[in-house]
Amino acid sequence: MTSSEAGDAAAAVAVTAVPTPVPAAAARAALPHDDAVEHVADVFSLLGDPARVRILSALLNGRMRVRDLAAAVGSSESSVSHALRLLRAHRVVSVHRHGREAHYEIDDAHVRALLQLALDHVGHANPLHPVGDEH
Amino acid sequence: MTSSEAGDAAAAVAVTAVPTPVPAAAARAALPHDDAVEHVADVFSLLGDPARVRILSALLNGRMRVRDLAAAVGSSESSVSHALRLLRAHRVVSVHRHGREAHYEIDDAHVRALLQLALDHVGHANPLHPVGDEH
DNA sequence: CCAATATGTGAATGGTTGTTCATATGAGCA
DNA sequence: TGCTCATATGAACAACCATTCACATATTGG
Repeated sequence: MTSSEAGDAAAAVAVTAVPTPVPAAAARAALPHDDAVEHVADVFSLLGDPARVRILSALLNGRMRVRDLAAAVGSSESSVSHALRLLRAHRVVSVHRHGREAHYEIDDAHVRALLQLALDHVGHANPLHPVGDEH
Repeated sequence: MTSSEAGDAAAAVAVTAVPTPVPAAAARAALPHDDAVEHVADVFSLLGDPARVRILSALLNGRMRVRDLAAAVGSSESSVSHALRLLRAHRVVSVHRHGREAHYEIDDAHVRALLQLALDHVGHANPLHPVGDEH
């Protein structure tokens, strides 16, 4: 029953269901607070780099050492270490030390959810327990 | 070296339930393809700017004119226009022309979902019909 | 047609960012 | 104790990016 487009032409300021542009004041009032905006953009920014997407995608399957992480994603160990430092500073990953090794894992459920949703959207072939391996 | 235990470790790649670091080869095989990674990072990158987050947050409530959008988010019209151009190039928003006005709206369900999920995570006060505290 | 309005765009710019190279720390091993 | 592996870090450099300013395009009203 959504075909009724007439009638509410006068009182259509409140709820938007018709092609009526939202006025500036209403949109401004509905905007998230600056803190929220800043934080959201910050998180998205962290996910906005292919190298970090690869690192976090690898970490979706479990904790990994820096060395293996670098080998898996095809970046230098230094580059990966820098990336992990950034992610750690933002509490996206956490590290557990075992001797001279450092095991990293994703420590932010929100980031994990966002990444998984995005990967789902593009139809990835990611998880470890999926269809039988090739060859 | 390192073949002392890494060799048979690959044979035990069945199910991960113990704090065993994921080996590099397994993680590499489970990585999304380069195209997917690039695209995902691209989308996140678009959402990684506070100005664009504000613009898209405003557009969550419905289509808007450039002018009102600028007023709502507190940026210059030129800046908003540049941002919309970028978002349009990536098919995130679409535009409908009405005379000299341009009505923009979100045209990417995936981006909308990602943004809404992120805003939910930070506890925004965004939607037009939100908290029932008022009435 | 002219003026005003609404939006689009190009160049310049100041700031940010990711990578590399070199080196440092620090734990295990012979 | 020295030596090597695993990771961390700092400086530097190039690439990218968002904003501003000035101007262009296009449409409506008088």
